[in-house]
Amino acid sequence: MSEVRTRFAPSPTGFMHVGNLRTALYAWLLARSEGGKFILRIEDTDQARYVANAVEVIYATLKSAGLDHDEGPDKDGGFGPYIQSERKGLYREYAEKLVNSGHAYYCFCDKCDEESDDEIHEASALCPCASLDSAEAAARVASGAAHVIRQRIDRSKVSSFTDAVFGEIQIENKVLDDQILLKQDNMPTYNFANVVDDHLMNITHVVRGSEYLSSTPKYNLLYEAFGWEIPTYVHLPLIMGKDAEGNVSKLSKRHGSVSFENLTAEGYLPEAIVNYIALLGWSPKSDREIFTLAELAEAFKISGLNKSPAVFDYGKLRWMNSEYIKSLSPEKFASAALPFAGVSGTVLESKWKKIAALLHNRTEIFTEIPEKIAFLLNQPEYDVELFNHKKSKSDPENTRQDLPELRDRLANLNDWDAENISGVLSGFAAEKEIKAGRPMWQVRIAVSGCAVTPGGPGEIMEILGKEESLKRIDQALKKLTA
RNA sequence: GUCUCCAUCGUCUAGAGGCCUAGGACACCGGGUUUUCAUCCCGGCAACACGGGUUCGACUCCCGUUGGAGAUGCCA
Repeated sequence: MSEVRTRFAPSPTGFMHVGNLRTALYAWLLARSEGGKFILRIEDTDQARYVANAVEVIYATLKSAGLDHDEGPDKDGGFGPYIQSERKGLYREYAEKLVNSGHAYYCFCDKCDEESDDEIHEASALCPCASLDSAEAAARVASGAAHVIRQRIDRSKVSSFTDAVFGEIQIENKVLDDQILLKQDNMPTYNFANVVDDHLMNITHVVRGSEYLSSTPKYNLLYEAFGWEIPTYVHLPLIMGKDAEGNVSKLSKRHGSVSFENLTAEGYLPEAIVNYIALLGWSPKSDREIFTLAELAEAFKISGLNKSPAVFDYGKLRWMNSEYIKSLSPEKFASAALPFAGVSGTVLESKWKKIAALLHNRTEIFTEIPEKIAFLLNQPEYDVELFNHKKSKSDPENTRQDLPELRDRLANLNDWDAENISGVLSGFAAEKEIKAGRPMWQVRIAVSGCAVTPGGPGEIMEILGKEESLKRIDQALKKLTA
């Protein structure tokens, strides 16, 4: 058995859709789990869609996802070039072979225009050019007539193939169109370039989304026309999105962030994204959910692939992200979260390590950090009603009574740290024979103005500093006596 | 419209005829721990789309219905 070779063949669009990334992941996983090779090929046959730096985005994404390739534009493995626009001449050559063998023909029809779609489709399947005299057609091409090359499909037959995931699939050729192989601009269509390149690059397993399932017979007809061996197909279930109305369709922008870049910019960790999408359509057949890439490669099996579409669940991604965040070391968390915190250039910058420690297991995604710590920079407006807290028996009235003494005791505290501050508060409670929670709540509201804060009053005041803390308590007192 | 595929909790899934009074996870709801919140722990809610077969026995096999998705581009 020859070596397994899989490929990831993205089109340089400037962003990496998570569905695409998952395809890359499975192709990579398959190659790695079999000790094979993973090839990166850039499919830039659509010149109208050219986007600057798009290839860089692909490299960057693959790198941060941890999917290393063995061959690619930047890593020659002897099957290059790995960028389709650089292979342009090849496709025409192969397409003409097909014309000569009768498996394809020149077509001189006008380009379809979008408006009259339906009629044109009919026409393309029964293109009159299919029956043109071949010598005459060749002459027209030689004279420079604009043309495309279409695949000639024997519509009397039935095609069948076996997919590694979906099993046996049968399609009658009569529903297949004479698809275009080579465009008027001399560039191949995706379908054609794919077949040629996959063969030339010795790809053994074609891993792609199941949206290609019904066009696969066209590919196979091409392989057969060339006399090439058909690769193993591994069609993947689609990734769906659910909209506000509950309608499910292919995951797209309307469902939320769908590109790897957007997701990481939103504060999701690459590892969490990869782990999450690995489980969207594939199961390790165990209850385990957290996997490193290496562990995934070890556990991966085609038989674990699912057939039915999977809905992308941002909530679960969030949870997975929080799991990854919690597993970060305190230092790692602090440095990874810093860019999202918005503390640079503020008084909080020097205290970031302490703040980060409080944030660590309260963070699901990094983007929620700024709002969690906003009160540290500016005391928010709050209602005195906030001093009400049933469990600790705190209310505005007893707060107004307790706060002055609490303030004095805090003012007299020399070593201003969380532990000592808490000591003052609980000492006060002990003396007065009240619940410790009461002064804790009273003071926390006074200095934060928030019912929910990362950390308790001790930690908050340590970060705020003595001066600012006392100032906020004074303001609270003013509020309460007003 | 036509073709293809799919069908277990709201979501991701386990289940390859008896192990299923269907397991796990997210979400949700309770309870405990905690100075708030969170973490953590414990518990709960919740599904085999429907109808026929096959079989001693069907979530698992077959057929149909219904529902959903995808394809039908000189996009990939």
